[in-house]
Amino acid sequence: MKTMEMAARDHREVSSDEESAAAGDLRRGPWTVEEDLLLVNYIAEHGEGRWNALARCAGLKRTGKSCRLRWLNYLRPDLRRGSITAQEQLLILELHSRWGNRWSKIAQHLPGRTDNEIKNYWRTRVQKHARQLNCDVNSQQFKDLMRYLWMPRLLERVHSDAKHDDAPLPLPADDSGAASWPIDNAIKNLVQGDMELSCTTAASSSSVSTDGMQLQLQQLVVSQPPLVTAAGAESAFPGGNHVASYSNNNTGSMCDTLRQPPHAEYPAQFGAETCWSDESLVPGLSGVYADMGLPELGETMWGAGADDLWYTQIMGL
DNA sequence: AAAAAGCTCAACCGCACGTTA
DNA sequence: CTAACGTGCGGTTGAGCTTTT
Repeated sequence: MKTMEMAARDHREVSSDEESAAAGDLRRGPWTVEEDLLLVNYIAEHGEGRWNALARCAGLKRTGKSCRLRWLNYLRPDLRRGSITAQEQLLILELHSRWGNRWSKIAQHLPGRTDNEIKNYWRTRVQKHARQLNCDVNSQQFKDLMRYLWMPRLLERVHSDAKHDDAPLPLPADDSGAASWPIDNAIKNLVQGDMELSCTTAASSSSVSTDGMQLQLQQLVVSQPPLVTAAGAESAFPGGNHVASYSNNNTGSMCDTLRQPPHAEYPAQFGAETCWSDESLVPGLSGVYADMGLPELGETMWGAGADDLWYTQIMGL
């Protein structure tokens, strides 16, 4: 095994990316199957890291940077494929509200997802919606929109998926043979405030039932103090009173932080009546949206379809 | 059917930071 | 201390695909 010093010496023997690029002896653009094989085989034999030396030794006419990116974002065997699930969307929204554009940090809590993937998701889906709503994606208005309506709505989607035995993530067995869910544990860590614990570590902790997951997701949303007062949320988004009606069907506990009494006038489109009494509590958000005359959940939270119609209706666009 | 517009995502770029000689 | 270099991160681009007109 080479020492750090030897590794550093190796590094110095390799010309910089810029020099090589200037010399015109490096490939750029999409990777070929042959290049992928070279990279995968080399890493399987020698491990990853020291990317410039790796590129040279593997016979790849690529920069070390390019090799690293290709491996981390595409070739790594533990990558998850497919669209971002409701749970993952929920986590992304929550973590982004805490950390902003810290994509790599956010990605650490979504096993199998890359920072690039999450960044692309945010830019193409979330920012698109912000643009359509004519507000800045970093504005308080948009953050309130996410926290008070879109996140509870995603929660409902997660609930719906679980009901249909449609858990989109695999349930790898832990040492005890019980199924555990990395995302589930990541959420648990978040709820417990252990933000730095990696998902890899979390995945080996005790398993959590689907009901438990539901509770944790709900706690994830309600455990955070509101970013603004109820009045602020309502001014940002007049439907907040309806979201506040959400109850935890499994445990009977209420989402207290979302049940702030209204102290702002609601636009006429939502009527003068508000629903703050316990009698108005409904089992899930579908009922709430039904009360509002809104469409059922769309195929995806951010995809085209019912949800677009949903927020367009709400925003009076 | 064809052109235009919109969308997705792999890949690149530039910068900051850490390490080493 | 400083220059050189590798690594990692966030921002950006553009080719290819899909949808709309």
